[in-house]
Amino acid sequence: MGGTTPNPASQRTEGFLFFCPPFAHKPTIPNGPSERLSEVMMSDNKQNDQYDNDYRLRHSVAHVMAQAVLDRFPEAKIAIGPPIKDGFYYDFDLGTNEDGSVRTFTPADLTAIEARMRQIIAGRYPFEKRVVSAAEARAEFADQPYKLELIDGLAAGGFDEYGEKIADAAEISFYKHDGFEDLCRGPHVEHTGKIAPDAFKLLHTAAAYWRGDENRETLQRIYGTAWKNKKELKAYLGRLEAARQRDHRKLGKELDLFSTNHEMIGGGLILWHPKGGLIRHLAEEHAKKMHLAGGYDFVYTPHIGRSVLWETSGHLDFYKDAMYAPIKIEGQEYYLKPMNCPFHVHIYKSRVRSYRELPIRLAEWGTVYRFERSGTLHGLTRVRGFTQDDAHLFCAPEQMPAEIDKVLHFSLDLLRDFGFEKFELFLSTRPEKRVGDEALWDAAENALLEALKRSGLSYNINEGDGAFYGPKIDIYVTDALERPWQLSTVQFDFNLPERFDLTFVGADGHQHRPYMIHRALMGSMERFFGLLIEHYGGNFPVWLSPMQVRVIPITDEQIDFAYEIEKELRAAGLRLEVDASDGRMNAKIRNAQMQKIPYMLIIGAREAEAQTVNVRLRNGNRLGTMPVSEFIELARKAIADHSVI
RNA sequence: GCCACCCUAGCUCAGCAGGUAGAGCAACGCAUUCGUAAUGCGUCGGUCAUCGGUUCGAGUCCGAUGGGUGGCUCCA
Repeated sequence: MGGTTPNPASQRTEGFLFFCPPFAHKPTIPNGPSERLSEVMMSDNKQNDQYDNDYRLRHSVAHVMAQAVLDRFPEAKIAIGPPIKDGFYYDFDLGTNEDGSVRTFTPADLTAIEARMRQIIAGRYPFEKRVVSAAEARAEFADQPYKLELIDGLAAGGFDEYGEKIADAAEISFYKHDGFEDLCRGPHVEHTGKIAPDAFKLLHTAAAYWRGDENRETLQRIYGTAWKNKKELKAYLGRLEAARQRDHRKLGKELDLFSTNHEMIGGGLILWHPKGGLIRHLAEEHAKKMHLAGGYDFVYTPHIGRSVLWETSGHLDFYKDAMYAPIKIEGQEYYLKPMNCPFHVHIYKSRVRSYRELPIRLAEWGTVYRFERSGTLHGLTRVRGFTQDDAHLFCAPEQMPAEIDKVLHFSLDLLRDFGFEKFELFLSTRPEKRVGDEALWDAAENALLEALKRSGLSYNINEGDGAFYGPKIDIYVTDALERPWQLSTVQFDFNLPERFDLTFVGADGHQHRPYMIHRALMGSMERFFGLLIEHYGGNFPVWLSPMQVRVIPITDEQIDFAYEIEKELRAAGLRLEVDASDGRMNAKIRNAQMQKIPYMLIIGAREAEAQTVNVRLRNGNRLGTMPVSEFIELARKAIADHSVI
């Protein structure tokens, strides 16, 4: 999966651009070929052969699949069928059944379609391109309404329906193989025989809206994956399985970390169990220490606020759909907070501010609630109630570059402390619709860009992808399975200081408007926890492991010694427990290992005699026998280093 | 919310063609005291998600509801 990057544009769909850290961004887990080919790949890596080959292959398989579908469902209307990361899909309108219900694919259909595809592949039919006029194209697809709509879009001048120019696609072309011809930009493989019959697989079906618009027709989508050869397909399916094995929902249950209860509590609301709670506590403790050292002040704000607050902030104008209905108290309406910023703004506003006290950095582990459609909820990563490591920076304009620098480094340092090494940064610049004058945008974009350059890390620029209230930098981390997760966001805000009329008194004695920056680094604690679980596969680094050591006496004879060790280790600050059950040693080891406890201290007669412990790691390695003091040193070092073992 | 699939003991799952519920693990009890991933035996535990329908009879078939899982703005 090298060279892939998430597409920050997908954030647009989240509906949380309004002063919002990207808590809700779904991890692009390779559990389906649903990830789009990133814009970076599309634009920058055109010469990349691997990319090009994958594109041709998957696009070609999509055509073959469409043909197979039409063979089985001659009445089907075909929509679009692009290659995507790791695979492809194709959307179809199968019409309705006799009873008027929407016709859909069954698992049996998929099997039959796959079989038919192999026949087509065996035919070694060449893919032939021809360029046609719009009129010809319309005649050709007279009974394909979706294609006609696409042709209309192309005929309008090579622009798509968003008014964006389609790259090198002024002409209308068809690609034909065997009896199937599709409106298509290409390119394709030379002939269907180039597709390895044992290296593709139809994975699942889904409903999708025509052009992603839920007001338009519902289409039936088939997702598939396709690779150069069987080996690569197997490797891909293996990656899917590996991802399933470390799914945070599975591990959350197995390790007793958290749960949800839709019936009694509600979807997207997380119950942190003691072990998960401890991990969160440790993570927060560490981050909070860093914040204090980094010049942040902690504040606490309420969960609800009067409607006038949200009217002033603009949330009720721009964000109401994601907010819970108001609570009426004494004739006043109060809203559950979807963000912390208006409260922090009011702390700033609570008295006159002088340039001498800037920058002011207000931080809060603020719990917010946002409405998410039920179908989009997912474990810890897509929830309705979550806690952000939120902060708002208020500074004088001339302080801004240094603040951006600082917050960027702060974020990277923090994330490195949690074991993340690979980052990708994205700068999103001014969109068409925006507030704030051009000078502000110039200064802010420039400050962000300069900070990115100084960071020495690679970054991408998404022109026009900023929020209407300011540009931003997003940081993605790459986890152990090379999957990108959007975590940190640093966002300029030209809007709230205006709306709340924020000021400070400058050295000149006059009132000035401060700059305001929103930032969340871990994003939401829930989502971050989900990432930690998956990144480590439950094998948390020692400093974060809820249980660090399990002492395993081989027989009852060693239990007293085990408790002596427990006392000593506890005094040294380690979290541990003695397994004094009457199971056999092998069973005790197995239990400890399944709980992913980093250290097992096996003590039998020999160890008790010599006052030593025999150290086994959760990965099966044995460190041998050592005095307790030596083990304590070893464990302390692992904790201080934040190492995994 | 939309589409598909799924919902059987705390967990993971059997239950293939409708005849009235099973296993392993966990928990609990008893025995066992054992050198690096499961000691043995026993006990407890389920109105088969809920409601309705078909049937002499429904975990099994049909429908509705609730919940879960995978997808749902990738542009020909």
